Amino acid sequence: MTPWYVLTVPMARKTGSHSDITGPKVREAAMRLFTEHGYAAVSMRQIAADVGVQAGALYLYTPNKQTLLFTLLFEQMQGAVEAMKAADLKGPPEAQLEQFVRAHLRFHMGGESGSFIPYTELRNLTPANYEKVEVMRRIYETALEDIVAAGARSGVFAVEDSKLTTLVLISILNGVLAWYRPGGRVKLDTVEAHYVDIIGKAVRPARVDVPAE
Amino acid sequence: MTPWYVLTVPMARKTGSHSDITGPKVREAAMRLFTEHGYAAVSMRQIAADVGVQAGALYLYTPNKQTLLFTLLFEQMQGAVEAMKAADLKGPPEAQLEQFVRAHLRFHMGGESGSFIPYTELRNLTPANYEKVEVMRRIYETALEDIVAAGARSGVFAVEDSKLTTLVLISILNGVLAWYRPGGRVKLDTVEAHYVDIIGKAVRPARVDVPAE
DNA sequence: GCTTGAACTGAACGAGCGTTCAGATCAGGA
DNA sequence: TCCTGATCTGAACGCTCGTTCAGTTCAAGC
Repeated sequence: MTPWYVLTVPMARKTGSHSDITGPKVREAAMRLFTEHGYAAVSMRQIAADVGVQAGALYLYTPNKQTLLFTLLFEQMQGAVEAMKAADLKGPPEAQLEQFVRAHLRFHMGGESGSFIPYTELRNLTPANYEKVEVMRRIYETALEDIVAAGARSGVFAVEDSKLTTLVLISILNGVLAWYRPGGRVKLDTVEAHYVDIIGKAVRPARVDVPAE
Repeated sequence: MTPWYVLTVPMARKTGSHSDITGPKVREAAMRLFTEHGYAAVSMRQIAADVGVQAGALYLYTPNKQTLLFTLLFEQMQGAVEAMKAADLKGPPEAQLEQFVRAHLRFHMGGESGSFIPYTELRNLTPANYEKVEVMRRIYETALEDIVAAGARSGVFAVEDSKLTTLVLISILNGVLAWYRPGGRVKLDTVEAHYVDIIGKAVRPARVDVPAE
């Protein structure tokens, strides 16, 4: 029997807690915190606190912190590729580019979660993990490059270097998370329209000014 | 004995004096490492090792790690504002925009150091330090916004929301460091030409297709 | 040659890190 | 009702972190 003067503060498991609930919670918390503060600046204890659990419990859902980041990044990249394939790009390059832009923005900005981990965090992956994510990224960016190259060939795009232009387009598309906040002043539809407009114009030949008479 | 009225400016050690060597070295190492790996992922010991001293010696040149980041970011932002003012923007909005784009890219990508700390690292500043850097950033971005707004007013730019467009332009400009590497395949001049072209087209009205006869 | 002081070392500090694990808890099957 | 196993706690582990500081080094100035 524990004497009255010993403070026994028991408690281990919360009633009603299940892995089906905590698992996703861990992933969401990690995603949000990594996005906001960066991988290196976020501790496992912070993630745990956000979930409402002790740090040790996280290891029921991930073997370690690195794998947590890897899984999130890989699945995100995989999701982007799938979203792009599901968009079923067709028609002339101009139309395909518009579809790609819309699919990209909707996938990356559309979820209720509203956040996705910037590609800057790729630098925090081990080389082996980086390589796996890179494979997915290559597939994704090659799809865009093919559209750009096709447009350049047919002449509807004024593009000298398809590879360079693709890099710039990707950086423009991803740059959206430098300023866009879901629920903010600007609606997603507006963003989409803006980027379709800007990227379309950027890639097409310049306007020919009609000389004044 | 030196008379009281003579200002004795203590001379820096000449041979063997390292403070005027180590000082800049610390800043360069910190800048490079923060840029490459991010503030949180870089330890003072790593910076020291890069410089070639022990960690304790760094504190002769900075009161702490936070101040090191703050100083670098603040001076960088200050430099951008000065570079923009030195560019002496004039002429019609189109010309001013081109000058701004060129000045921005040359300042941020041009140095031999070749690196600059991405604005993402602003999140690692204390609120007080963040506010100081933010003041500079506001000056810089307002200058761009004024150009965009002037162009929109005069009708040379097809821009609905000057504030939104400015944000997008800034993100496009900064996006360059997602892929550009000094000394890489693409030369700075090419990048400059590309961005002047893309941003110019993005902001001007769309091309009016001449119907085929 | 001696003194001075700037530049730096090397060892230490408490705090926090990622990770492990024995033990506590409790829903649900037997 | 009891047992089992999934779920989680709480306390540790060795390590690295930012930072401090007494002591060492040595060129410069007298």
